[in-house]
Amino acid sequence: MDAFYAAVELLRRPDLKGKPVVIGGHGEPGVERKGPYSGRGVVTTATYEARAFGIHSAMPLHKAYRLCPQAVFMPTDFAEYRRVSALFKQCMRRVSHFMEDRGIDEAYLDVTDVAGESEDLGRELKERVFAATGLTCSIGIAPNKLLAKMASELQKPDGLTILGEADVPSRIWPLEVRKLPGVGPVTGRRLAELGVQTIGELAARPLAELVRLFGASHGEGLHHAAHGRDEREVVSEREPKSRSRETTFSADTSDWQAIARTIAALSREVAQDLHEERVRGRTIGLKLRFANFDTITRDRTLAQATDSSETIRRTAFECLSRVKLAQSVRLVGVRVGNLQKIAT
DNA sequence: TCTGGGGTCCTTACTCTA
DNA sequence: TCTGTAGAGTAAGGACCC
Repeated sequence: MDAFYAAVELLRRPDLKGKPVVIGGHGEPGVERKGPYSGRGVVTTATYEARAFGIHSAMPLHKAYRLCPQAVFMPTDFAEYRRVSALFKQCMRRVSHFMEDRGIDEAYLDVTDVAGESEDLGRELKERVFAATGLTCSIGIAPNKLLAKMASELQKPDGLTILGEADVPSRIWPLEVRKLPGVGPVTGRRLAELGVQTIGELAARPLAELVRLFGASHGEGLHHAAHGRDEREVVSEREPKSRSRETTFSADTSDWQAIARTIAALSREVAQDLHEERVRGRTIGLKLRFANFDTITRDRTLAQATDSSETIRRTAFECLSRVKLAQSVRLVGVRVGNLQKIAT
């Protein structure tokens, strides 16, 4: 979906169309924020008009405000995004049941066995999504998931791009290596140090060299990806592995009571999520981020899976007791992993 | 000067057991 | 009894993605 959160907000505020709009942080759903942004949130989505000012996702909101004070700032409203997300995924499942959910605003569809020209399927799907949601999307059609995703990025917004293996040298190789899924800031920096700027330059490196530098798994992955090769299946059913809740304090705190209260509240929220999904977990984890952004985790695996907020809280406190609180705390999180379905 | 929240997967280290 | 080794499970951290 194109600039998904911002696009959803514009549906209920059509008067904002054409203006720079920045989504992020907490607040009353659907209500813009007046004045400078004082919270600790980051930008989740910005409209193309806001991006023209240099605003991009993951940027602190107050920095976005400095760059463009006249922008409209709206809080995130995940309940609403999830509702619209379900609508476009419904459209996709009508084309094929082999749909792999990849988060709130994208998904893969295996149309190998669907009759008809894929370009027609793509066009039809875009029309159906627009009819159901009023929103545009960008579709990539290719022989594997990696190329389909990259194809969908080639033309945005409202694009439809078909990419074959033969197009890789002309259309993929000139791109910056950071455009390759799986190459993040760290790998991107390391590749730059090796003089690799484009995907084509990465593809030209021998497999053995990449394996030596990045290890067998990552090295092979980079090599295959740079050549547009990807054997991963479209996975339509996936069991959750973990559930977590975390929160950043509005100001760093050393107040043990405040930290304890927050851990208790997060434990209740996670337990609630587990109940709703009818799962229990055996591994309880605590996450702490300190004022200097150092982040640590402590885990504890129980003999039996649990969904009890009391057990989760008690185990999280046990994890907390193993940490020396030498500086003030910025964030706490509670996680339950090792999930298993409750037998019915 | 700052850096959210919810996930997955991978690597490495360590411990226990056979 | 000592030493080596392999595998499973656990723990911690890190990279990456939406």
